[in-house]
Amino acid sequence: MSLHQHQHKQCISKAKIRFNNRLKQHGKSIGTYDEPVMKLLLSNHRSLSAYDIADKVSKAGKRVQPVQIYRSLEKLMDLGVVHKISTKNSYIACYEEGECKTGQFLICTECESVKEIESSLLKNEIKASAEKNRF
Amino acid sequence: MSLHQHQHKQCISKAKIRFNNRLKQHGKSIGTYDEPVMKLLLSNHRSLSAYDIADKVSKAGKRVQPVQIYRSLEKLMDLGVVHKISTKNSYIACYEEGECKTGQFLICTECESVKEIESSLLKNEIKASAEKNRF
DNA sequence: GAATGCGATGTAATAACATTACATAATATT
DNA sequence: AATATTATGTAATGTTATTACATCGCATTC
Repeated sequence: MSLHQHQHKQCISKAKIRFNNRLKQHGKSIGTYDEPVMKLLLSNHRSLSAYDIADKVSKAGKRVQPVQIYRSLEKLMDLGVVHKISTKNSYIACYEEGECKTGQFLICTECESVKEIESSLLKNEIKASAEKNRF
Repeated sequence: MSLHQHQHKQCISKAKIRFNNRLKQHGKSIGTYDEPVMKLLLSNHRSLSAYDIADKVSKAGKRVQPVQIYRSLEKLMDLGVVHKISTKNSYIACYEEGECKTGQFLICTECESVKEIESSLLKNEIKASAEKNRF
């Protein structure tokens, strides 16, 4: 059992609603793998590599090629419902309501559980620093 | 000319001193590629991939294999004089005096110039968030 | 309704990044 | 000198991501 366990069903249902809303907002059609990928990522709070996803989304006998997963991930990231965790070359569902521009994560070193953190304080500090350094 | 130009020679000489100090502190011997790699990374404020480094460190006719570079980079990162920028799969010299635990960077979208930022505010906020979420 | 264009998907190949495995060489320790 | 330890050389492979191009489905236009 995860240390960080919680009412995950609520999490999922909210995120699904957001997913559908975003699709509408962006006027994008849903692709063959978008739902399976999204659903898989929503199944817990851990991040998965594109190849992991490819394996799990594949049905017996027919492997979904990684490029399909990357295409889907790219769309989902554009929609803001998935993030990439660069340090792990892996992808994770976003459960936040807002725009999630900063993208900071806490990653448990024991159970690999990931929690996204959204802090205006962080955001402001980064912005301030950027200005100070004229970036 | 970089927008973020500055007195780079001072930068380099300080960083080199730090590099040598750290070697002593950690009781590590200097390897064949450590100096060339460090020097290359210190030559500007941009990040380089391990393969870029391999190319540039290689002499005509004999290519240094990537694994050698990775070995050197690992040591340099242990010493705290180089950081990895995961979002770019690349590596950059550290010019900070302290321990650089957080590792935040500003990366210019135009000139690729990188500035490391060290903010106790950021650090504290992340720590607070970790505690709040019981990580 | 055939021709055209366009976006989504299928398939294969390859590029880019990183690690493992093991041999050999150099250095230190006894 | 023999042995252990650490660094380096070399090859192969593993992992992550992208490119290229063919094909399919569907909407638009003529």
